[in-house]
Amino acid sequence: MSRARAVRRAEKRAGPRPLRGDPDETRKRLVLAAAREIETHGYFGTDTNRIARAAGYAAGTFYKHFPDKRAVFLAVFEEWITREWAELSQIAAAGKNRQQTARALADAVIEHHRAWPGFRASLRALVALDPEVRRAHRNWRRRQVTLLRTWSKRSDSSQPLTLLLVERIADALSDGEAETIELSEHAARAFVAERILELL
Amino acid sequence: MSRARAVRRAEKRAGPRPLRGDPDETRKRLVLAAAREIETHGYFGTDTNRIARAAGYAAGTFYKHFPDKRAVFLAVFEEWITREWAELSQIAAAGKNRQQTARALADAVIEHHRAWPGFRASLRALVALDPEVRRAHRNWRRRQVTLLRTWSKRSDSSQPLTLLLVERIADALSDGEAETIELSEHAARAFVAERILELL
Amino acid sequence: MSRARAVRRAEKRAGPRPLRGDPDETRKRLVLAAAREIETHGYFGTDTNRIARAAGYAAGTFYKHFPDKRAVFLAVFEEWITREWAELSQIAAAGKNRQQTARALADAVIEHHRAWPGFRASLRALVALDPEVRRAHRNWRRRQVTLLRTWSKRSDSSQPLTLLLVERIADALSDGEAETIELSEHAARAFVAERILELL
Amino acid sequence: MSRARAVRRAEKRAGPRPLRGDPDETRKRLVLAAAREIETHGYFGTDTNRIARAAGYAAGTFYKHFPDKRAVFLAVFEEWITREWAELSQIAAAGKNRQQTARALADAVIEHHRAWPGFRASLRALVALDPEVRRAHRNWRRRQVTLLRTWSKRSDSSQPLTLLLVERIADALSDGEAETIELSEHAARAFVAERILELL
DNA sequence: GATGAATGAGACTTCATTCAT
DNA sequence: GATGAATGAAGTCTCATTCAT
Repeated sequence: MSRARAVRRAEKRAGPRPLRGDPDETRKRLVLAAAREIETHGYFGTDTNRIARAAGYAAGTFYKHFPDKRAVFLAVFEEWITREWAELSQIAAAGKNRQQTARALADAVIEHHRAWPGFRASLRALVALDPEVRRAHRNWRRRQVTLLRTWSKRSDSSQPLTLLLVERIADALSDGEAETIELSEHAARAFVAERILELL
Repeated sequence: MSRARAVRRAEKRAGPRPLRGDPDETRKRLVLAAAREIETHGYFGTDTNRIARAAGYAAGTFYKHFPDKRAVFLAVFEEWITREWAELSQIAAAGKNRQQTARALADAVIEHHRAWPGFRASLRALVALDPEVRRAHRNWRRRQVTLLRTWSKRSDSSQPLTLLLVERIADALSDGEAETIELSEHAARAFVAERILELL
Repeated sequence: MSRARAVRRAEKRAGPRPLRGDPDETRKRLVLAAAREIETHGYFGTDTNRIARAAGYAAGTFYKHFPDKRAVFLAVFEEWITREWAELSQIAAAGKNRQQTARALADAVIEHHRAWPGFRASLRALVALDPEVRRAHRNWRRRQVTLLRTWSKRSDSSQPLTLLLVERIADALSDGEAETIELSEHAARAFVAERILELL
Repeated sequence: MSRARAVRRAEKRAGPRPLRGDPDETRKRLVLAAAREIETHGYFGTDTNRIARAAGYAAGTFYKHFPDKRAVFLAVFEEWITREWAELSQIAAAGKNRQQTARALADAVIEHHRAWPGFRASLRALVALDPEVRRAHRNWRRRQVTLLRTWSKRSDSSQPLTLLLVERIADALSDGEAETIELSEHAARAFVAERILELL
């Protein structure tokens, strides 16, 4: 059994030497490759072998860094949303007037979604389908609520509502749904900015 | 093992035989079974064999009535959304005052989503993942926009925006996301009713 | 995702028509093919695809009849041991004198093991490695003890001891270990027959 | 994740460093770790990386000392069986009366098996599955036969038979099979002692 | 002498779909 | 119209082993 396999393996011994290096670097490359693959082909449209290959590694390497396919997705999500909120926090802290800040935040959110429509679609799908992804997503929701509280003292329902609404509109703009229902870019942006303004 | 199988067969024979001969009846049973299966196990959690079996038919029968798995899903969607909008139209036409009508519409939408959280999750996933489902969904969006125009003359961005927002909140209420972000049932319903009121 | 796959599938539509028929027949063929594959290549030396192919079916057919690879193995075991004990019971009931019966039983056991050395080796391995297989094996042990009790009234430790010893010697004869330790065929058979004689 | 990894690393650094420089010492540690791992998780339940880690070394170190996984197993086997027979020889040479000696030998064999049921199970599996292990096992069988000849002049089939039978019963006691077939500890020990007595 | 990141073949399994009866 | 046994492509994941440092 292990016989035949060992023999076949030995025969193939030859080929280009492996990429070696810092595991953190490898992990980053895998996450990046996964983000690109998911963005282009969707979560269910790629497989872990392809992600590894796209990052320049062999299939098995993937599993040295992630327990399963879902785990890279979560890493991509983590990375994506962390970057988004870092940017938003920075804008919020920049000290422009409320009007300008709201507009800048709206633009940032929309751009961030627009750049990754494929990833966003997969995220929506997985939040609906996968309990683990849903859990991670909900955890971020809680963090977002907490963060929003640092922006203003308002503790009515505005903050959580805005969270959902702004994201919904940003997704609609980025995947063409807005266009379908004749919701203009302008009106959508105005709505988003207005909702955000209320929070500041 | 073949014994166990024989037993299972016998049990099935004991159950109510599906009507033979009326294709519409068969189709209806399949759609109903699919709706239940999808609601309980999700679109990717069932398979066409199981749907057929749940409806009381053999695997092959499914494909006499639907070209593929996606097709039943679309039929379930069609059924679900048709029922929803029939109900909404009825409420809108009932001639109560605007306030009451808005409240009734909000309640209806929310109940309709709440009764099918599993189906809604699958729908969101498939709209994100499957071009065909997305197309069907977009077609309904257009019809919804048209319908809304019959409710009021307003032709600003309110109508399409409301379409997205109301649905988003109804989904958040039905799948527990609202709770996660501490968005109260009351505030959510108020928001939905208010948005709808603007349309009337 | 299902897109690309569906397309690729459609392109291949062509080829020899499938074997159809009685599922019990199919199951039997699969068990037979599995027995042969395991005998020749060992349990870990084959895979379910190969077993299916060897039986004349496609890979997926295997899983219509067995939940996993272990399950065919258990079916083969069941079949093998049932046949063995049916034969032994028949000999025991044949009514020859004790001497002759013991000899015939010894011969039957030894032949039965000798015909399937590869299967026996896999069985020993799996009983050691796999809790499920061990469980099934132990259940048979209990049945064997019960059966032996119907042969004679003796209820000392002879019966269980003999069960183990006879099998051990039969295995040693069939896989060459007896030869290694210079245990002659003759002596081995004599020992087995003698132990069995005590039970009658 | 890279954080967790860093923590794990730090923990390891805190542990006792393996000696560097003495290859024999390293080898011994690896064999010992392998014995423990195999006993606990089975041969197929561990991997060489884990064995190395358990011994306090990196994955690659393993292959500086053993050509492959099977090789450590063989080393563990060698170690185990050498110790067993050293002990038996010592008892045999101790010069007690035959009765007492037989009893002591039986106890020693049974204890030796009982202490390593997991290893014994793996050994049985590998003797069945792996030609190389089978070869090594057979070599020991020959040595055992030779050794037994030094204990008594008898050169009939008793010696090789006893070798197989005693071991079989010891294994049945150690892995619970004896209990399953209602073979009492007492009867089993008596049988073993009696067979051994004949050899002295 | 030791490290440890990387390899890569392939086993196991699923399920949407077909078609002979 | 219904049956249901059969299909088969393809994705997920494992682990013994290597080799540049």
